[in-house]
Amino acid sequence: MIREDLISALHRAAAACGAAAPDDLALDVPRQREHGDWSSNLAMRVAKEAGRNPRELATELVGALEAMDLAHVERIELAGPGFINFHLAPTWVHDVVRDVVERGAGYGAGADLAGRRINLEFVSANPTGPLHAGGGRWIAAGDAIANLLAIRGAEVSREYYLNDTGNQLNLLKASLAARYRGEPLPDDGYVGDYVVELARELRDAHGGDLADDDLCELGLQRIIDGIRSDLERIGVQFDTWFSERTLHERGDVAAVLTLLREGGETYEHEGAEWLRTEQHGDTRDRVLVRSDGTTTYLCNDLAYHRDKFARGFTHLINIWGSDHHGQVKSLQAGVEAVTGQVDEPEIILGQLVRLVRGGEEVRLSKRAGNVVTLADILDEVDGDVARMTFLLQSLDTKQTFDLDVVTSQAMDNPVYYVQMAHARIASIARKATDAGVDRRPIAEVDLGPLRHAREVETLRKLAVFPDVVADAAAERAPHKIAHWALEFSGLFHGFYHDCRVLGEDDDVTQARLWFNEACRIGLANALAVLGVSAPETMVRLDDAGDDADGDRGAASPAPSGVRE
RNA sequence: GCCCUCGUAGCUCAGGGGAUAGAGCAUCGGCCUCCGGAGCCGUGUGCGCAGGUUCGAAUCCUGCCGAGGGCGCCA
Repeated sequence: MIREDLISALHRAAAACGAAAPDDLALDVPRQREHGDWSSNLAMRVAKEAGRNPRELATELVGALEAMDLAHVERIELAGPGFINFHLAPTWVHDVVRDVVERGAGYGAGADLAGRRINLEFVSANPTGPLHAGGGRWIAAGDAIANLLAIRGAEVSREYYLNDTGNQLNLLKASLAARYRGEPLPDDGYVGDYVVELARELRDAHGGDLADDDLCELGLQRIIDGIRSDLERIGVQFDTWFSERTLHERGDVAAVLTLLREGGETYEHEGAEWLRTEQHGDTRDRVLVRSDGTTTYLCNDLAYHRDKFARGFTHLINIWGSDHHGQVKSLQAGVEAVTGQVDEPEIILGQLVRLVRGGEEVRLSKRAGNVVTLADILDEVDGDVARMTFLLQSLDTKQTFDLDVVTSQAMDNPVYYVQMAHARIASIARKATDAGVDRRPIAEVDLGPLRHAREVETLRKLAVFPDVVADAAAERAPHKIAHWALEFSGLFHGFYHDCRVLGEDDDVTQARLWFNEACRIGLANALAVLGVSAPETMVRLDDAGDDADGDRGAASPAPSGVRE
């Protein structure tokens, strides 16, 4: 591919000029088209340490590059303070088509994470109630990040940690028992309607004589089933559901305590047992065993993370809401004390979702009826819409999830813009087949006719997809894929508007059929990373009302507006 | 008080050392004998403020202002 060729050429040119090019040599697509197809700041990067004037060095580099007679390169210019700009013949994008088609579903894949066994823990909401709407962000992001890591070669395991013991669960038990027996809720009890409903369901199914423990177990199971159901609806499959109880039952918690005590990492103070986390970078020491003898969340979590390493993972990643950022140092310090592993687990912090309905923020009030669950959202929009909405924004930005916009105006949702592009691509291929126009083997097809500005621009964007994937994976930033998909779809819609595939001269049709196929691959791969379906057809807006259950096939996302 | 994250167009957000800062929505105005108009094209006095580092800062550093979050033997 052209990018690798140019980078390689730059390295050779640098060597020829007596300068060493850095490993992370920048080769970018300039914002201004006049600045060429690709641009490098190599001269400016190395001028200082080489003791050279940037423009002078760049002149020399350009000379060396010109002497290489590089494929597709029409002109190399020195510009501005020392940029080296490559102007390519439009033919370079033809190689992009061939490359994409050849790689197929593997286009965008890489091996930079090969050999890594990564455990990605996300969601992990306490099983004391249904998943909150805001939790959808962690679900969508976690699944997409897992896909990103996998596509770059890592072996990724998605894990859900069930905190099925401890204070929160006791509180659930007390709350459930109170509702079940019609007694007043305990202080700080769970006031949500779901507890009332749960109590009623359990009474209906098992009568009114359940003991508190049984009540709690049955309720817990129902809540977990509900969480699983929500995750299924949004299309996320976890590899492992890890129960905190097993840590206690197997003696893992006791074992980690013994380990730490033997290592001299703990001490007694005011009746509690503390871990010297400050020695490992925390702001202060933390309690492992309370004065009542119970272990803290941190203590249990250390046993948990020790277990993850014991299962053979080489790297651990947790996705947390930013409201937990205060625990990052403590956990990492503790894990270092337990395992010796530094900077583990990696914590991806995401800003919380701000829910807005009717122009007003839906506060996470403890008052019943004010909690918006993920299931509520999925009742109104399909999983693709929810996912795309969550994924469009950087995890660093607190997200405003406007329920009115996402639900009642679902037609404007960017996900349909992207899916429509994919459906159009599929439609063109279908029409070609119906018309008896067969796509000849790409090796026999001259892609020369692909020189329309729409085609070239679309292929330029397609060409950077692997770079975007690599960057998104390294940054744990799935929104970059969402934005690429959006931009790419826009370019394809532009092509579709201005260019026709069928009904043109045969050589044009053949070239464009392959262009179309390359676009399909790129878009499908991007959607696969996002976990959003790539439909062959869309349900027509004007058909949706009276024929929502038509024969369009399961792949067709039903516009949410169909439902009242 | 200390710590973390974030302040970019009317709104929601990209861009996070490179050359003239972008998109969607909204506004206003164009485009349908056409592979599906859920489309295309045009329309923009914006990087919170002040210093600093650099050949170059929206981007990195410091301070201030503003928003959110965190500072438990809760999770």
